[in-house]
Amino acid sequence: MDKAYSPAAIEARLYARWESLGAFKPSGTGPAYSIVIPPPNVTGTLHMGHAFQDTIMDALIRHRRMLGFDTLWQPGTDHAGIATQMVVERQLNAAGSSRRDLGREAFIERVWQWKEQSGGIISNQMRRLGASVDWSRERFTMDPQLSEAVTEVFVRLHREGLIYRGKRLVNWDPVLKTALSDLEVASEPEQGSLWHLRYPLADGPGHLVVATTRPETMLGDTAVAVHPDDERYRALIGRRVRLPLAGREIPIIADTYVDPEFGSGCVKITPAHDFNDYEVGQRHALPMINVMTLDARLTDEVPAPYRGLERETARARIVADLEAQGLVERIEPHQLMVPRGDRSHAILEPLLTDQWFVKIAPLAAPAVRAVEEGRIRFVPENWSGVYFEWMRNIKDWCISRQLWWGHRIPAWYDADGRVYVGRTESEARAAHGIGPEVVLRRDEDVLDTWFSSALWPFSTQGWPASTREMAVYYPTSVLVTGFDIIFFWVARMIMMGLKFTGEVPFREVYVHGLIRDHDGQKMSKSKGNVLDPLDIVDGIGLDALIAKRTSGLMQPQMRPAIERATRKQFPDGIAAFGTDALRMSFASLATMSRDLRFDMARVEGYRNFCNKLWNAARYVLLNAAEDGGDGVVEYGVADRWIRSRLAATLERVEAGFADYRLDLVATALYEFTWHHYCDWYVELTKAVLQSEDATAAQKQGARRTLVGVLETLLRALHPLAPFISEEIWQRARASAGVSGETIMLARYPRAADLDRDPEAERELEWVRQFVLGVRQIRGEMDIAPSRKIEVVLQNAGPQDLSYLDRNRRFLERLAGIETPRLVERGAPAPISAVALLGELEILVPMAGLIDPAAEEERLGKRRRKAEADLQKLRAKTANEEFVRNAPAEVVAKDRARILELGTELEQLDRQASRVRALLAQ
RNA sequence: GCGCGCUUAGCUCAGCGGUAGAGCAUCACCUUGACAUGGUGGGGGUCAGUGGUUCGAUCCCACUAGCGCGCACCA
Repeated sequence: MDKAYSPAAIEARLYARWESLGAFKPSGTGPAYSIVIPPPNVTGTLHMGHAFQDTIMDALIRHRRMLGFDTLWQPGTDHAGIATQMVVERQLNAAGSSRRDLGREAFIERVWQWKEQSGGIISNQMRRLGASVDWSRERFTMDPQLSEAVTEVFVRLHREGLIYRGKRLVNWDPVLKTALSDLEVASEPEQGSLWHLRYPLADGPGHLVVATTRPETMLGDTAVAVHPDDERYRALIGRRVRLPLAGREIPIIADTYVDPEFGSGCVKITPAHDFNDYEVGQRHALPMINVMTLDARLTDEVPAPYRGLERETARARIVADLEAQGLVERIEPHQLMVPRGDRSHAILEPLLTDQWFVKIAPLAAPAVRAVEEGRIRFVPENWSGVYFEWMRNIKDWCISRQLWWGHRIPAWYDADGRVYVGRTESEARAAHGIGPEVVLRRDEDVLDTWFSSALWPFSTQGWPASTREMAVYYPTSVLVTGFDIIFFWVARMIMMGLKFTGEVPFREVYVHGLIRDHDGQKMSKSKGNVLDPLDIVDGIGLDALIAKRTSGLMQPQMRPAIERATRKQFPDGIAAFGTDALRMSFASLATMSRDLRFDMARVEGYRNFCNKLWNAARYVLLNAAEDGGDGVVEYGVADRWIRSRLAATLERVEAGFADYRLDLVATALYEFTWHHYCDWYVELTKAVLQSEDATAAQKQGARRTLVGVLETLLRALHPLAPFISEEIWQRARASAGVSGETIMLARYPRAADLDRDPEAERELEWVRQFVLGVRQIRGEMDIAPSRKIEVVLQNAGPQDLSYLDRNRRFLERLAGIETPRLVERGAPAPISAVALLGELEILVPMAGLIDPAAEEERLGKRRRKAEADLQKLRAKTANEEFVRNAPAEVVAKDRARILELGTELEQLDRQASRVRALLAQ
């Protein structure tokens, strides 16, 4: 083995081997365990969030696979309607063309080309991460069979009256020229104005003042509303005002929607351009006048001077004209929430259009019950509250999009606009008895991308056919996802899954946090703080990193700031840390927090961990090579101890996996590997293996244990660190006496396979405390590590003597001491620095080694600590209520500790007085 | 406005009714035969604040403050 761990040399080779072995396919034995991947955009690239999520899923899948489950990790990609269409349109625009130039057919063809061209990128990136998905089952939301599922769902819902079409006020994106669902609206606070406008009374002198943030919609006003109890306006209710500029008369109505406190207490009502006004309009049967076109210009419904004006221009013109007529009372600054499209970022326009909707309440009710009844469990649990909150207030879902890329709605219209829904045109004709002489025109719209995503857990398994996959892998075991798409995706999958399969789509939802940068900022291209996961795996130079972060910026003026920040944070670029280090880092981030700060220092730490493991393995394999064969094997206390620690570690690992606490899994394995196995056990074996008086059987026991524990540890680590564990396992398996093609398919170790050994733990703890005590003296007294020191033991009890007898070899090696000399209790001993191990006093004679003043200080420090502890415990146990109410073992423990501390203080005082006597000379 | 998080060592985070932990950073010593991507030892915290419950609170409850997120918004 090479001296240093170098991930690049092993990773690609191992992944290719796993894939060619077919190790990612379900094994077909054991109970099923399945996860569907949240499908990334087919033309997208892997970002940190994907890498994090994939790491979690892969760890869960590898763990269950090794436990013998029939494991399926279902991969695939999403057509991502708006996002993908926008990318291709931008390409066309850059080339001086447009989608309209191309026409629908050619444009769609073009998108498919782009999908073929870039669709493999993210899959290959997933391979680099070691994702053990079954590639042979990769699916795409626009595959024929998945499209068939979409049509099937649409037709069935329509037949049941759960999909309907109608003219409704929807969120309209005038740039993309499509309707959006409520979820795709991101409102942001922006600085605007509140215009106070005078509307003259139609039937007499005087006027009303209405306050509005959108004067350009006034031409569509069909009423002015006041609160019914508002004394100021009570008398005016039922009268009329003359709408300025338009000249129409509109009524003054009363509606409790109006807040008398706000503005003037009079609200202009524009039912066709505001959601609240729409409802007021419904209540009062007001006419709706649409004054806005699909690209947000004024329609022919308005007076001639304003027709065709873009909304911003129209606003300026209308305000100017009103001002000219003295109808603007005042304009005040006003902060308002401006609705913008989450993709285009354009200001959305509430617009009356014909759209398709899913009637959601009948679907939501069972979906709420499924979570209430625990058939689906959210982890962490509090996300179910968010889910309930949304589901209780859910509104009908606008599913039609005026795009070209997506699943076209299976509806046809005749010349009179009558609509016929069917799986195909011929089915629609047959169902409605429409002969071939009638010309039908297919609906132009496509479905919201999330409509097909909602079917993903079962459409990927072959639905609507009843397949073996549906029977075995559905419902899936767990959905791993971020909280940002609970509404978009999770809720809709639950509704659709229950509706069409009668089953929940997944039994648990593990909602992980969001990966942020080191400063807690969301990673985004525009902030210039994105990291490419593969740059952490492969490394990247500073210049290349800056180039990556600053190319293709929407706001090029950000460039210098991004460059500066990047130079500061990564002065030397990013080192090649390897996939395993990245994955371990992600696992360690997988706490229950919702914000997860990504810190490169952590990756470096786990890279070092990999190196540590690698070198420990070198040591083990070097020694295992000297295996004495079939001789007698004797396992010593250290061997028993490390097995016992391993058992304890596996208990923590099991608990971590059960609770989706991969951070605890990572920590448990890290601690065991570094602090138990490497720091202590490996060092202890050196005392045996390099000893002349250790027996062959003892050496054999150490060798077997070294390699056996290593092999088990590798299997335990494999779900988090698949590559290094496989690489070492391949080299270690012969020495360990295990067989198998790959660690991937080896059995996952269980705590129950090993025994806890309390006796060995106690004894080795004594050894550790002994060594630590001596080391502390060495460290604080600056005694060279190479220098063997003399040690005198006083007050040794029978237990100490027997421990000492068995472990002398360890103490001499790890503490760097000569064979200890025993002194009777009370007998004279040399003036020494002292370490305490219960009653036992470990004395390091000072002569020529130790500065008495330093030792006095050290003793004083320890004394202060012991004294403080003692005071606290004395006060506690003096409290009668404590003694009466606390559990007996707690009281007993505290009392025992008081005795210990008393002894310790006596010992420290005795030592201190001797040292002081020495100093006084 | 309603709801939900978070606040623990310089930084990033675990923990949790019974003696405050890790990684990184820091200081000192060390090229010791797996590993300097390392070893050994040290320093560092009134667990945001106030009140309550309790024999006992970093932990449970209430309130306050700060930070963050989601939803809904008064035109």
